[in-house]
Amino acid sequence: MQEISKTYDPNGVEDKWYKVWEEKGCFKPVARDKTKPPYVILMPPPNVTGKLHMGHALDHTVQDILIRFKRMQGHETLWIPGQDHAGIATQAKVEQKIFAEQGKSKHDLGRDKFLEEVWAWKEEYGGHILNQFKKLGDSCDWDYFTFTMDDGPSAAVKRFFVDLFNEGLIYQSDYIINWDPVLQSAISDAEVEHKEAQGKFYHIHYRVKDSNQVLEIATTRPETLFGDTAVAVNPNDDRFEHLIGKSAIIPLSGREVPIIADPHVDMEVGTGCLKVTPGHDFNDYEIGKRCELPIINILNKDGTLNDNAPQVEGLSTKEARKKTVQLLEEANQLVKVEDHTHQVGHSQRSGAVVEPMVSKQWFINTDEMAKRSVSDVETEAMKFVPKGWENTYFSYQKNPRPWCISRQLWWGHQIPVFTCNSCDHQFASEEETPVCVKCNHKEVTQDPDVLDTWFSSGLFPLSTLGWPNPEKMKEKGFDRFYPSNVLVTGFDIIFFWVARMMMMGVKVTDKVPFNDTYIHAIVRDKDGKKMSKSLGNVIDPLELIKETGCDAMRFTLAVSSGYNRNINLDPAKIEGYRNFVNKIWNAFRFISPYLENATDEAIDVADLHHHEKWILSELNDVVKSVTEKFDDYRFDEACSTIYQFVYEKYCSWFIELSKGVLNSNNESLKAQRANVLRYCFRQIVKLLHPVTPFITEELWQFLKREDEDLIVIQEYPKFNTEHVFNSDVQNMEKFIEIVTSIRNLKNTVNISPKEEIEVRLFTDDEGLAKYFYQSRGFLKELAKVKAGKIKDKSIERPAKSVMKATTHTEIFLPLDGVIDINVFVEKLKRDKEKTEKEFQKVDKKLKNPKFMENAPDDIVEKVRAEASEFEEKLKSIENSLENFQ
RNA sequence: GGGCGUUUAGCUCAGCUGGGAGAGCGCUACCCUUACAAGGUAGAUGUCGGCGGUUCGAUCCCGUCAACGCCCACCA
Repeated sequence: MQEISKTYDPNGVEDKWYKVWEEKGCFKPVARDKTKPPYVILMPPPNVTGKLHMGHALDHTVQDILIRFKRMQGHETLWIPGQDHAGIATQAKVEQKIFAEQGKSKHDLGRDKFLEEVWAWKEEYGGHILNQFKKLGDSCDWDYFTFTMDDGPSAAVKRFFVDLFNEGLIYQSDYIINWDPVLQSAISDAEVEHKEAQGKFYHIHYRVKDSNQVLEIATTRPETLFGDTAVAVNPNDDRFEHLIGKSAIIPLSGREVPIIADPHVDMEVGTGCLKVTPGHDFNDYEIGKRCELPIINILNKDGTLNDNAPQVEGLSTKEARKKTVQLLEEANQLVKVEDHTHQVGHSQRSGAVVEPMVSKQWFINTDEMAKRSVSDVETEAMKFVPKGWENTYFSYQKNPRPWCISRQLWWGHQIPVFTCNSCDHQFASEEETPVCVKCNHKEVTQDPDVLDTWFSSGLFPLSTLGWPNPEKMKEKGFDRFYPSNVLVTGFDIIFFWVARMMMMGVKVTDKVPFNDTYIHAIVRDKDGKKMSKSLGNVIDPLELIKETGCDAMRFTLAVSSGYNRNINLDPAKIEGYRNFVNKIWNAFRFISPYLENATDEAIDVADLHHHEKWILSELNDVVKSVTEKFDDYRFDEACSTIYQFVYEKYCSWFIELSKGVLNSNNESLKAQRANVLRYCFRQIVKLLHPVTPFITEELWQFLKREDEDLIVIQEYPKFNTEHVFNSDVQNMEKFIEIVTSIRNLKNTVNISPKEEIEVRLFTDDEGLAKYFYQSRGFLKELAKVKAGKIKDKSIERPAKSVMKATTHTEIFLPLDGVIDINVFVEKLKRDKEKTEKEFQKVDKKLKNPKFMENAPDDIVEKVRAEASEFEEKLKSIENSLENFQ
């Protein structure tokens, strides 16, 4: 056997195994256990502009754990990777590039040429993030890889659009939308971020026509007065009642507008008078609709003022605001200016201040789909984990608004709506160059706009499996793999993506697209701050992998993932788990020389040593628990269960206890011990594989039998009913307690741990006495004692000795050679005090008749047992103290 | 303004249906003991945010207050 290095070096190992797995087709859907249903996950497709960050690392670790776990359990598993064209983000990036390199705008190039550039860019850079995913160990089936602009998804987009268009659920309408003046496109409500801004409240005088009266109106956007088409007051406001029905004159423009009453107006806010600008304010638009007010658009597409605002035409809104205020002041119609903080909508994509604008756009009426998407969650056809997140989902889906799906961009799925050049008929078609369905005219013009990116990603669960092409669906196994089992993602796209997939998936198939949605935490820095370039606190997963290995990173992320919302990632923590990975490596280094002849995994339960029974029993519990925890998405508990077992049970006790056996001359005992060590280690490595795939595959090569293949496709450990040994576990717990107590005693009185001293055990439990007697050799070895004398409690106790009392047992170290008695006496006194307190606490319960009356029997019994234990312990301590008086 | 979440050891967090407070890291002491110093052994540390209630019994349930965080809605 080759030399094994002292520390585990992940470099080289990781890439090597990933390549082997991929080449051998380990990630392909294969059912090794035909009785089990397939297990499918759809990967949230990263943006084509994306770069791997810790969020991906977490998201993918979770998905890969589930996929590897289910694969090992024998399920036919499929993890589908994909990529999103990310309309706005990508277009912006390429626009910047072309401008930097060629000094040209997209308009200079024209639509076709520009799109060629985008495709070229996608080919060059689009794959970067996917290669980075391989570094994470993602065991997805790359043959299923789908890009949202591929032919498949494009066909899905067209089919869905045309069907809904023909049902009348997709319609074109003038409506007030959020306009991004930088991107010069509509954006959806959800793409608007509200940020607090320092603004001003401008109080302006509006004259009332044919009267000396003026109305004082407060606004934060005085430049919009050019778009005013009414002044509104509350119908119950006595102050202005007499003015309703009259006209007001807009300052600067001189236009006359009606003074109307509308309940939206809050009498308490501002002056109680509202200027109504239906073209550029969401609420005003609603008022405008109710009162049939005209709409005046005062903005150009780039956000500058148009000729409806002649005095400020061509200026940006910011400049126009300044100029308007100046003009009002000159006209003596500006009353006062106040400071005012308010929320201003910004475009999530460009950062520009969003301008509400009325514009002709395409919408989907989602009312019915949203209702169904709510009931599907209420009936748990789709379950959120943790459950609390369904509130976020409901908050959107219970108040659906029309989804604006058109974007004034070039990069994306062009809207499949055509207008006949001859008869003006408008129709939707899946064909690229349809003829007019009404008059058969060959020349038709396609709507130039493209669809919202989420339109195609919302269809991804369908399109990645071939829908709507029947042949492709068969080829990709649509019937077997739809719906998928779980969607793993962050909370930020519950509405953007989860809700859309739910609506679209159910609309097409009448089935939810996935059964669970596991919402994982957000990765932050160790102080809980968001990782950002400007704060300089970003941890780059690729660098982290290079420094500490992928397995350590994955373990850290997994052990931090349960039902929590945040993960505060501390480098010290990662280092700790790196050490754990190394610990496993070294455990193997120790056992490996003994394994050469331990080729057989069969273990005859009847012949087992009690230590072997103990470790097998503990391992069995771990297997059971870990399996359950993975199924519950409790990666934190699953991982720490394995961690505790490997560290505390297997390494600290079982390996330590085995050293003597392995160095002895008893060949049959040695062989059996090697078998058990090997068996357990094989189980450990399998248990860990979903979390730490690389090191486990590397170690597996030394552990596998000749007829066994890679660990990726080995069977996951299962609970073994033959490996339940409760009494051996209880005895071992006692043994550990005694050894620890002896070490503790030595430590307390400053006896070197190495120094072998005499020890006497007293117990009133016959079974324990027997067990200790059998274990005296191990006691000697692990506690470093000379002789272990075991006696009945009733007889002879050493007069002068240090003592520690545990349940049913007293341990004495005779005093000869002991250095510091006072320290020990102090400790005894502290023990006494503590034990007294504990005793009083339970004793009080027992003396409380109400407790005795109301508490369930098993609790009372437990408390009674505790009380007698404390009492016994107390007596021992007091006895011992007396010896020193 | 509406909603949600958090508050437990120095730090980061676990604690399932109420029944004697836990882990990791850090810290202290002693150890280079032949798998591992990325190690070993032992140890210390908590009015479980405040107040009130329900209960025989509350970290857990209810009410209330406080601090922090997030989301949504209002650009008058």
